[in-house]
Amino acid sequence: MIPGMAVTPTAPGAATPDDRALPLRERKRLRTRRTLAETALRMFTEKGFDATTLEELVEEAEVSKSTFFRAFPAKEAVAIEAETQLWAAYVAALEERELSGVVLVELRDALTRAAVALDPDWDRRYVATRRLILATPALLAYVDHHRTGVERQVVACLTGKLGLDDDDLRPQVLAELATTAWSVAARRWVREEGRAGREVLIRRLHGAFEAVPASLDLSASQASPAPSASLEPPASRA
Amino acid sequence: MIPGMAVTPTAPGAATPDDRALPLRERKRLRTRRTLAETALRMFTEKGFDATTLEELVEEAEVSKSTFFRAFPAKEAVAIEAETQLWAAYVAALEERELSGVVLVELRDALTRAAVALDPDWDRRYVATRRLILATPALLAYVDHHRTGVERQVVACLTGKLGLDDDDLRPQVLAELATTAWSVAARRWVREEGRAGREVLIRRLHGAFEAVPASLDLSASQASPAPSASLEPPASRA
DNA sequence: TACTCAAACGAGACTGAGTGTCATTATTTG
DNA sequence: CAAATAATGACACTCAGTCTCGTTTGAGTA
Repeated sequence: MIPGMAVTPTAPGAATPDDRALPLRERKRLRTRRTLAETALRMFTEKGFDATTLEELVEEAEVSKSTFFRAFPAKEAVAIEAETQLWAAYVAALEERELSGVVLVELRDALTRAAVALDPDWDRRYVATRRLILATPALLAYVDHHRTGVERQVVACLTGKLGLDDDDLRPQVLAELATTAWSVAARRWVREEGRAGREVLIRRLHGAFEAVPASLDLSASQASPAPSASLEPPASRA
Repeated sequence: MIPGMAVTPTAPGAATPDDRALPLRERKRLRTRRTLAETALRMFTEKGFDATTLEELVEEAEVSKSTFFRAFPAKEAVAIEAETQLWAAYVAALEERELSGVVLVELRDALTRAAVALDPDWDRRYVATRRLILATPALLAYVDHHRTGVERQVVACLTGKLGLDDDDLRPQVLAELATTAWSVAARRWVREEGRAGREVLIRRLHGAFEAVPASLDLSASQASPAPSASLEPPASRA
């Protein structure tokens, strides 16, 4: 590939850099995986997730059903590759670093690092994926489960690194706050078609994280007026 | 049908009061539902969820597959009836009351009211259900999704009642904190076979809610020493 | 280059969940 | 008691996901 012509020449998924370093087998594996994910995203978007059978998909991608299930555990999984990549990077970013200071900030930064490290094409795929998910109950269920799985990993990581008790609810709460902050930030970003660049997404993410502490103090009387994280709680924390 | 020989005395699952007020059709519907849930919980516990086919289940419960799917949307659903009942009661308890004061407290109280209102047999079924869930990946995924659905309803309810913006992350955060508090409280309770009564469960629940605000301040240095969090106040508790 | 071993692949049979149709039966209502 | 209505059971069908097995293909070695 000539470094100058960065854009994909419209071939179904085969137009990726394919890290030359890896053994040939691995490269093929990855290419098959990418082709499947790309084909799936296109077909599901065009025809709908339910209306597209697995058989149609594997025929279009020119692999067998067996191969599909060696690459993905379920039909749903191939549709949410972009999600999967993000959260895998998040968990990896968290695990590879030592913890110091406020944990919620650590989570925010791990998520930030994960987001900036994703390949340039990720933006487009993520937006399309989110759209698809919102229109497809089966995918909604699948991402719910996937998200919970990520949170479990984060909890395990935190519990381990901090030497906490298994019944401690704090890592659980923090893990959920982090994913929720992402959800809220990403929702608006996706709504704007991701026209705004990834920096905007990350800025929104940080904004969401800052708004989290104020959530606890939401009460019925002063409800709508205070959407920003301005006021500090009366007697909340030690 | 001889009117004299009333309802099956010791038939599997028919031994419930059957609110006399309801129209006959509704009573039958409910009885079928209960029978299915009870039979399912027993068979799944004995043979395993995956190893029990739907056909075996409906044969044992003496209904057709059609009837099953009119009562439950999926095989998974019949296994988690106890969960479903709890969360339905929770949402109902929240919706039927006006909000005043700190929302997190409102959620805690709605959950408390829901828990105390459940039928006496619920304890046993819930414990068995949780055990089954933990041993069954498919059910784990299903409850994850179910829980998220409940949170969505809570968010919608709060957003509506408080007149909040759709992008406000606060109701989302609060909804998740509530379900998390329950999860943590219930986990230990279930581990002890629910030998302790429901009051204990509720006391644990309140303890978990109280520990939530401190979660935000968890940091790497003062990590393990200060678990004012999950461990409930030793012996003395109001 | 040839040869071997292991891993990935394709083909196809098979299981079981979930859906749709329709005739039959049970409950409600007038 | 009769007509309208709703639930039921039987059955055929689709399709995701699993399993088996024979074939291909890349990796390591002589």
